[in-house]
Amino acid sequence: MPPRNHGPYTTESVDDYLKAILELGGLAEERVTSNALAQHLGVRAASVTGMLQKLAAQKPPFVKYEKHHGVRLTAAGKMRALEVLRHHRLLERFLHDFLDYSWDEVHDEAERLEHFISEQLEDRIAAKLGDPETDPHGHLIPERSGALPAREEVLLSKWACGVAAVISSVSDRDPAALREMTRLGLKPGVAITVETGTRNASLRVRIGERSDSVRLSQMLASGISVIAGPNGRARNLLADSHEANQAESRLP
Amino acid sequence: MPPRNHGPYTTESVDDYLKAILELGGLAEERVTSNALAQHLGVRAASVTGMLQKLAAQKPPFVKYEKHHGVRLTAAGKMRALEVLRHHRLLERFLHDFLDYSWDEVHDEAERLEHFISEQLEDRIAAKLGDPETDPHGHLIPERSGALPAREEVLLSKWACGVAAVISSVSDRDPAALREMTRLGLKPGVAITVETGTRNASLRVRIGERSDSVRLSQMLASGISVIAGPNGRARNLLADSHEANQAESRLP
DNA sequence: TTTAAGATTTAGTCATGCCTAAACTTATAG
DNA sequence: CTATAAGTTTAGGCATGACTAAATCTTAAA
Repeated sequence: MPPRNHGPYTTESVDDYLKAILELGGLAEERVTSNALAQHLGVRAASVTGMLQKLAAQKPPFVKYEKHHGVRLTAAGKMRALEVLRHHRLLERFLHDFLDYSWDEVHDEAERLEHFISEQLEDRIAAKLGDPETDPHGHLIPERSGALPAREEVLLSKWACGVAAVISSVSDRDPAALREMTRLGLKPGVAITVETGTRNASLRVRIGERSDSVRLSQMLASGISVIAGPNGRARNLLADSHEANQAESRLP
Repeated sequence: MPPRNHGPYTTESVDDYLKAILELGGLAEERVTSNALAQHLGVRAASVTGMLQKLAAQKPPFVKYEKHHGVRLTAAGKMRALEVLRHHRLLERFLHDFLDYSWDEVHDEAERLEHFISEQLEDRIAAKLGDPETDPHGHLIPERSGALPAREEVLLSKWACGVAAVISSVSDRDPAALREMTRLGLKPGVAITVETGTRNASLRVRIGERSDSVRLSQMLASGISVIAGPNGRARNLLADSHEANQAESRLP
C-alpha cells in the first residue's frame, strides 16, 4: 500500500492561502505581502513564507512569488481561489434560503464546508437555488467559469454626504454587527443617505423610507458597501478610484 | 500567538477510527482487532496500533484498549461514533431527498461532509427532513441522544429458501451494485423470496409483485439485508443468532 | 549616504498520522 | 508440548503545516 501523504497539496490550507491572497490582492491581482497574509490568516509570517514557497513550487504553480516582494496569483491560483469563493457564497445562500440560517450565522458554517463540497454538490446547490447572483450579504457569487463581474462599491464610511446610495453588500465577518444591521433595517438593496458624518465619530444617516435619521457608528459604516443610488447616476465625490478599488477588493 | 496543534485530537481521523470500531464491533460493542481495523480503514496495522493507543490515552478515553486483544468503545467513544454515523445518514437522506442525488451517489459525499457539519446544521437538516428514521439505503439513523434501535436483520444470502422476507437495508458501499439493484427494483420495503440458492453460486429470487423469478449474484445478495416478511411471523431458519448479530453489526 | 526600524526569510523544532521493517505475542497444528 | 503461522507491537522515518529565534533584506529618515 503506497503512502498517502506524498501527493500534491490537497489540504484546506492551500485553499485558505489562495483565498486570502485573492481577498487581499483583489481582482486586480496586486501583490500581497507575507505579513499581510500572516495577519489575515492568524498565522506567523514565517509560516506564510514556507507555504508561499510551496505554492510557487506546485506544478502548475498557484502563485508567482518573489522574495521580499510578496506574491501574486497565477491563472491557476486565481481559478482555484474563485472556486473556493464560489463554494463559500453558494453555501451561505443555501444555508440562508433553505436551512433557515440567519445571515449572521452562515459565515462560519460556510467557511468550514467550502473546502469539502464536490463539484457535483456545488452544481446541485446552485441548481436548487436557481443560480443565484449574490450571497445573503450581497456579495457576487463567481460563476463556475470563474467569471466575477466587477462592481464599483464604496464603503459607506467614505461615501459623500447627501448623495443617494444603495447598499450593495455588507461584511459577513462580524455576527454582532450583522444583527445590529438587521435591527436597523440595513441590508443589500436598501437606500441610504449620509446626512452628516466625520471620519472618526459616527455618521447620521437616513435609511430607506424612514422619515427620521439614525446614528451609525464608524465601525458599522465600515462594514457596509454602497453603490450609486436609485435616483439616477449620482457619482461618489469622496472616493477616488483607488479607494473604490480597495473597497471592491475587500472580498469577504 | 499560541501554537494550534497542541490541542486535543480534533481530526477526522479520530472519527474514522471510532466509526470503524462501531461498524466492526457492532452495537454489542464486541472487541475489534487492529488487523480488522487496518483492513477496514485501508491503513497498515502498525498505524492502527498507534492511533488506538492515542485514543485510549484521551481524557476521557474513547476506547478501552488491551494490547493483543483489540479495543472496545467507551461510552464517550460510542457516543462520538454514533454522532458521526447520524451525520452520515442524515446527510445521505438530505442529499437524496433535497439535492437530487441518486442513492448510489450519496455515500462518498456524505463520507466527506460528515466530519465537518456543526450540530446546528445537523439539527436544521433533521428538521427540514422531518426527523427521518432511515437513510436512503434503509439504515436506521441514530437519534441525537445516541439511541439506535436494534433490528434483527439477516443477509439475504443467509436467508432460508421459501421464507417471505422484506428488504430492510442495502449496503451503500458499492455504487455499481446499487445501480443494479435499482434496475431490479430492489430497495428497502420490497418483498423478496429466495426460491433456490447455494452459498457459492447465485440465488433465484422472486421480487415484489413480479410473476417471474430473477437470478441474483451472491455478491449482490450479500449487500442486501432482510427482515421477516409481510406474511406474518416467519422466522429465518438458516441464520443463527450469531449470524444475525453479524448482519446487524455490518453498519454501512 | 548611511543606518536603524521594520519586514521577510532561514534554520531548527514539534505534533499528527501515515509508512516499512523487524521484533514480539498468541494461537493452532503436529 | 513444542513449532510455525498469524496477528500485533515497537522502532525509526517522512510529509505537512504550524511554531520560535536569529539572520538578512528593504526602506525611509537623519
